Amino acid sequence: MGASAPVPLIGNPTDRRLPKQTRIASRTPIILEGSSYRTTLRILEGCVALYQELADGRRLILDILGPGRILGARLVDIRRCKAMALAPSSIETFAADGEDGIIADALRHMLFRAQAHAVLLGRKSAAERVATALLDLADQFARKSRSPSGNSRTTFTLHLQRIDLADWLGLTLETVCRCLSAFKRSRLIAFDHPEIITISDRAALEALAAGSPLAARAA
Amino acid sequence: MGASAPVPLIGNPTDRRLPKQTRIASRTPIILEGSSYRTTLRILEGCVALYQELADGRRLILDILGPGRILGARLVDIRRCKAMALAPSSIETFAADGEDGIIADALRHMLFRAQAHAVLLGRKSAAERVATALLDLADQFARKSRSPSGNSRTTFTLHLQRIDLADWLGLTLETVCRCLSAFKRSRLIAFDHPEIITISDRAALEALAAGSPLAARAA
DNA sequence: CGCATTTTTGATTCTTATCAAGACGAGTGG
DNA sequence: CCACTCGTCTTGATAAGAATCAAAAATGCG
Repeated sequence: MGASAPVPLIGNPTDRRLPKQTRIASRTPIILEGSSYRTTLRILEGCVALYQELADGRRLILDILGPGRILGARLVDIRRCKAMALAPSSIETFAADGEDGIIADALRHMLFRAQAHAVLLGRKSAAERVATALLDLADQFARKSRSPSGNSRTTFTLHLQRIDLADWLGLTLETVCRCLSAFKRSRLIAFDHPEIITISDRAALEALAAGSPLAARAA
Repeated sequence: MGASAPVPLIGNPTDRRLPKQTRIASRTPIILEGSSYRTTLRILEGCVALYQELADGRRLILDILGPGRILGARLVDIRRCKAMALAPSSIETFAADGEDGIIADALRHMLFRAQAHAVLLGRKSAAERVATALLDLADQFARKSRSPSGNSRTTFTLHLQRIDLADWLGLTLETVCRCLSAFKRSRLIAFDHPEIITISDRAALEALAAGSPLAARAA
């Protein structure tokens, strides 16, 4: 998973009118800053993190975007925000001219997610944050395969590394690790490989995410 | 500062086409939930908090809105958000029909603020959060009166109580108190009355808000 | 003037961060 | 093919920052 070469330029001055597809490697930064006002980008496959950094390097991931989500100068503060692919991704660039409705909807969606995330950051415990994150990622990235027994287990690829989860959730990677391990011990989730997560007890995870007390039973 | 009587209804079914002004007392909730999609509300005077609550009562104030800011179903998630006046306020209700541009700009402004606030909540220390908040509130609410000495001191009414600041910044009211007291001891700010704040050393406060180390010198 | 609310300060606890070390897995070169 | 290395993940020990608990001081209101 080595960070790959340079940076694919999005929305260069010579805007093309037709949609243009690009593939980007994992861990590649996506340049938003130079892009024109109209240039917009749609994620077709993969996973992209939108983030901001403080002067001293502290980082907060504002949102994790999966397929279907869009990004661009009309949607984020490109002076302050950066973006990076967290998985091999495929994106489409287009000039959002007449699409005010689409932009407005995406803007609203982004805002609602940002507000929910603010509640998470400001008022939820570490365990609640991690539980919430897992459910959100399952929604965005799970291929919903139910096991033969009819028992609904959701499995998904966690494109985020522990440090990414930490930077998204306002925690440290160690705390994220401990929460995931605790969930695993409590059989809320399961994983052998650290990036393939199965949600085994969605109801309990949802209760936890919503702020229920949580009976911590050690293994 | 007693919480006042009932709740002024905004955007009742019988929408009027003409802008309508309302005065609301301090600490009065503003009902967003029932309002129609088009009904929008502009703050003319005063101060309004937009917030969300968790099931167990934990509260996070998402934004503090001063004069000029707008609010409504097209701008916030009215299923989850509540609003409350924090000062005697005057608001104008109108049907935002043709005003897509205004709505989009307000939406973008709201999103940019939400994202900056997420960074604050996720990655800043208590002191940094309080410093950032004071600067933001000064921008929104200060009547910029420079003292005769040419020394630029900004004074403003802190419409928020300590608990409101805490709920905005993801802290407790005691921590907010301690930060304010520390700033006062360090002569970054001054106040005799807890709601009238003077910024005495804006540069230092800005440095702190941006994340500089801060030499804590006790009194 | 007295009561209720809000603010301030102090003592203590708790959660999470920090520091440190080892485990695991993937890729590389001998 | 195996030893080695690098990056990530996990776990443990300790420290720090903020929360909680508690009580007193201001402040505002009736």
